[in-house]
Amino acid sequence: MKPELAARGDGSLVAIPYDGSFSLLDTLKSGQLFHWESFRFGEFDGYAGCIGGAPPSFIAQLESGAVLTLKGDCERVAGYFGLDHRMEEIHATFPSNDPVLRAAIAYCPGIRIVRQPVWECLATFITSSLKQVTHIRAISMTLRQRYGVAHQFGGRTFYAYPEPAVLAAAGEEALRQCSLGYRAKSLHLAAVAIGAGRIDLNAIEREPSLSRARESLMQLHGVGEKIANCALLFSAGQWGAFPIDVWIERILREHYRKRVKGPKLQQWAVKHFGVNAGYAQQYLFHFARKTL
DNA sequence: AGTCAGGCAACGC
DNA sequence: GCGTTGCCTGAC
Repeated sequence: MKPELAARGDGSLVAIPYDGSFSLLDTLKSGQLFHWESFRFGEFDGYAGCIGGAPPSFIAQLESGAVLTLKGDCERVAGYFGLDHRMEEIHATFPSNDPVLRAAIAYCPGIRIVRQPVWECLATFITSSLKQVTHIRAISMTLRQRYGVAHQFGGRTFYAYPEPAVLAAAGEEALRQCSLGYRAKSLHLAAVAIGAGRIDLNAIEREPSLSRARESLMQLHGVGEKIANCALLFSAGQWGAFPIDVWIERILREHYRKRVKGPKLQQWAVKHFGVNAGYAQQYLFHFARKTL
């Protein structure tokens, strides 16, 4: 038993059961998560990172497909990576006569919609505006290292995403020093509003109505349709949310002959792809990035 | 050197 | 309602 793992059970790994197809690598690369780091645990190569304020979690996937995690983390990790999703039921809600979506699923069948803590998801996507993945990752890591709670794990240090009150106290200028540019203002204002309880993320997470939840988030400066939809899809279980970025717009234009934009395009997508449109979006997004 | 990237808000019509 | 423009920053 490794001493640093003593806080969580006996430090041994267990397999998380799941249905259908799951690819840890595709899910980590899918643009939903930006802070997981390669990590070797005993004989297993996997990834480690913080989920909310909890001590770092470890996850690995064997060639057999089996997913391993620390015994005490099983439930948290399974929920986070969507391993409890019933994929057959989700796929059954997709349009049956859509060859593009079919091809996208065949291309990366193992992608899951993750379920992150709402604040770190929202905050990360606020900082993602007009940025590339590598830079989003760099910003996330800087914010974590400067303002997040540090945890020792396996001889390394991992950082939780900083709480709203901490970023609010840091101030806009300090956030700007994390390469945030004009996004510093948005992140700071969001941290202030949420820290002060003016925006209640717990209530938004529980809100059953997608449009009401989205309206609430869009009150925040710097949060438009796209970022609100990302936050709700990747952290609140709102699988009907359909974020439209340049890649999705591209694939809808080139493969579905849709030339409209904005809310019209979104309405069409939700009608076409159904109640789990956001899940379809994730397959299409990955497909578009690789093939367009 | 200039352009562009996984958006948004503010402004003009 | 629509379309246009500025915005921080780093990568190419």
